[in-house]
Amino acid sequence: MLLALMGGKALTATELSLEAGTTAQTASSHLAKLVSGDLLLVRKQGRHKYFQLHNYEVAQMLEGLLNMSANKKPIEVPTGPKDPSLRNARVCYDHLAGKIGVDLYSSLVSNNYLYDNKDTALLTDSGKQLFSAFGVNLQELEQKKRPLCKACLDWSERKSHLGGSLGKWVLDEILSNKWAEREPDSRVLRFCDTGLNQLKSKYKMA
Amino acid sequence: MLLALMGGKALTATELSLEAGTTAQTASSHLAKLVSGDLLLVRKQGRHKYFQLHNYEVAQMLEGLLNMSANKKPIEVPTGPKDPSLRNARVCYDHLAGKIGVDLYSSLVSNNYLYDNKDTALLTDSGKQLFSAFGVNLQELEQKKRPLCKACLDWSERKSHLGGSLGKWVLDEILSNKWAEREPDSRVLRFCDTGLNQLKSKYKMA
DNA sequence: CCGATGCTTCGATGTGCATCGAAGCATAAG
DNA sequence: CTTATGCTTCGATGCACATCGAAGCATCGG
Repeated sequence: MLLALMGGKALTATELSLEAGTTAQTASSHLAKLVSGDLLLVRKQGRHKYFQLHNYEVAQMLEGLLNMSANKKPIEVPTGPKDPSLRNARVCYDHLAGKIGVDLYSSLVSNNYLYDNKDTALLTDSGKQLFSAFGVNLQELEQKKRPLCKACLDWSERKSHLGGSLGKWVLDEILSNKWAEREPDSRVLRFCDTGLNQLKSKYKMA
Repeated sequence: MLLALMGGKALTATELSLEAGTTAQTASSHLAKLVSGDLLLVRKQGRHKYFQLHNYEVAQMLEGLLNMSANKKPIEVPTGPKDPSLRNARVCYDHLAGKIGVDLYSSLVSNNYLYDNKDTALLTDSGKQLFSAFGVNLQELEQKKRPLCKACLDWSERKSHLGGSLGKWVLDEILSNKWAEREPDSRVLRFCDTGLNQLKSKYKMA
């Protein structure tokens, strides 16, 4: 299971139990031990529990163990839907998900606009400046019950994308600018070329 | 036991069993497994068996594991005699042992005069040049049954010092030059200051 | 509200494995 | 030679722990 998590993705308990070739009960007890031993951390999302390696040290330790053992390759676990367009960009409730959403999130983090702490996400000072300059009324959003930023675990990518009221604002902007449009009866978001470029330049995505 | 071996010293099975707090039998079975799993390697020396970590990868792997565990410090196992002069320099059969012997050996290796392969030691080409220039008749020594060079595990330091006929030659030279003299009824070698300096400069010891 | 899904807790079962006593073998020391 | 030391093999014992069925709880979807 740890091997499967070496891919960097967060996986559910059931996925991990299948990977390990055991029942869900067995996997559950092992995962509980791994969590209590601070090797893994959990993100509970609805009825799912997503597990991921606790930090870089754990990965490093496993790396060392893998070096010793015979089969050296980490395992790639296929996740999410097969439909490529659904994997690429889609709506998660009211915010952007899929590969593009994850890319956006990691850009915000690497450009120091967003502080990522696994479960939570916080706007940095320069992040607040950025979105204020975009015309976002941060004070108004912060007064609501709903958190401004949320690290939401992406279904297909298994990494964080941006949720919360700010995530909603981003998606609203994408739709109102016609950078992308929703497919009817589907969660798929279809970006047009110019729209995608606009998004990328606006958020300094690689 | 692995933790105890992280100090870099080679330890005997009994020492390791004491360290682990088990009987000799238990330790023996564990050590056999560790050896067959290529985590450790053994050097049999008389009735003793000296164990040490197999290579750098193992140490790295353990390092990673230690990072995770609570007590982070490798253990120092006291070895050999308490008498400081005995630890510093002594005779091992007919060659130099103790701290100075180990230092000499590692100098030869780091200056590329000697090729160290854990159990065995071989003179490199430049090593052959060096000792030939010192007046050693290598061809004569190589014809004897006894190996020219031997990596002999040091009792107190638990690292290699130089044995074999070349090791004997080195000690003979030390004694004939009066760089050191043997204490009566003891294996202690007592170097004089100038003698030690001569030795160090001759073999480019740090 | 109901069924389905995801996960956990409880309890029982079996086995793998560490542990050690006793005996055996090799080497060293006297 | 004999005795002591270091290590291993064999065999018996017992515990720890993985495993899974069954039941329970929470969440989702209709």
